[in-house]
Amino acid sequence: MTNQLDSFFGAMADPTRRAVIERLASGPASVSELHAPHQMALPTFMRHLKVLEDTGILRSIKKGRVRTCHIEAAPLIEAQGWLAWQREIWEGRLDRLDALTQHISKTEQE
Amino acid sequence: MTNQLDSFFGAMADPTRRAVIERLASGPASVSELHAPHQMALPTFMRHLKVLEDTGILRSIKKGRVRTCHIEAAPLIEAQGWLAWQREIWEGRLDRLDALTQHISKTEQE
DNA sequence: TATTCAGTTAGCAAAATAACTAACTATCTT
DNA sequence: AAGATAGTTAGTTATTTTGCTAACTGAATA
Repeated sequence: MTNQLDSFFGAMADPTRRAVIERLASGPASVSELHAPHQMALPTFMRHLKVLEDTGILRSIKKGRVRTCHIEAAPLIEAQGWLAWQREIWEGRLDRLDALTQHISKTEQE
Repeated sequence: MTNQLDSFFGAMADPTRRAVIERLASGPASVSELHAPHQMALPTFMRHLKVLEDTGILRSIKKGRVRTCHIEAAPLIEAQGWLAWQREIWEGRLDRLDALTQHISKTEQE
């Protein structure tokens, strides 16, 4: 029951990690480049990268002493699909407000 | 810098809470109805509902002793928008693989 | 070869999360 | 009025997460 969505949404719940994704969306970057705009210590930052990498959102290759990171879009697409699906169901319910009203009045009569 | 996206993604990182959203997408329900399919103790479950309500994804009205819950779509739409935006930027990069290669060879020459 | 640079490992501490039980309130139903 | 129902509050515990510093490895440069 522990979906891939768990780790994806968990990864995206942190502003530092979202900032990394936003940066990587426009192209690959090294660990130092990614770290530069952030206040935190490098090991702390690396941990965020590890979280992203563990969920499969981020991939990296080390060449010499430089590790270059880039996005893997698949998990992002999956999550977007889940949200779109929920929204479709919800928006498909033209009678959703009526349903709410009916539900309440039904429980009243119980 | 702590966005509304933080709490939204955080809320969605838990399978119980996603299940609640999936259930509510097809119409409002009482706390007991929502709790029924889940193993956990009711107070534990209530806490999950509170997380959803605090992020604004879930709304509820209490009538008599019954609390009826329903979805508020706005945060869901916002998150979907963020993902779509990231994806657009990423997919807009037709040269993304080249960019990666270039980045690597550039750092090699340093 | 000595130094600097890029990243990594190890270990620690504070805070947030997620679960439980027990006991309680308010509202129906009989 | 007594009992059942729906939800709530309080308090405890274990685990995970997020941050730090110090010390280290390996690669490039002077």
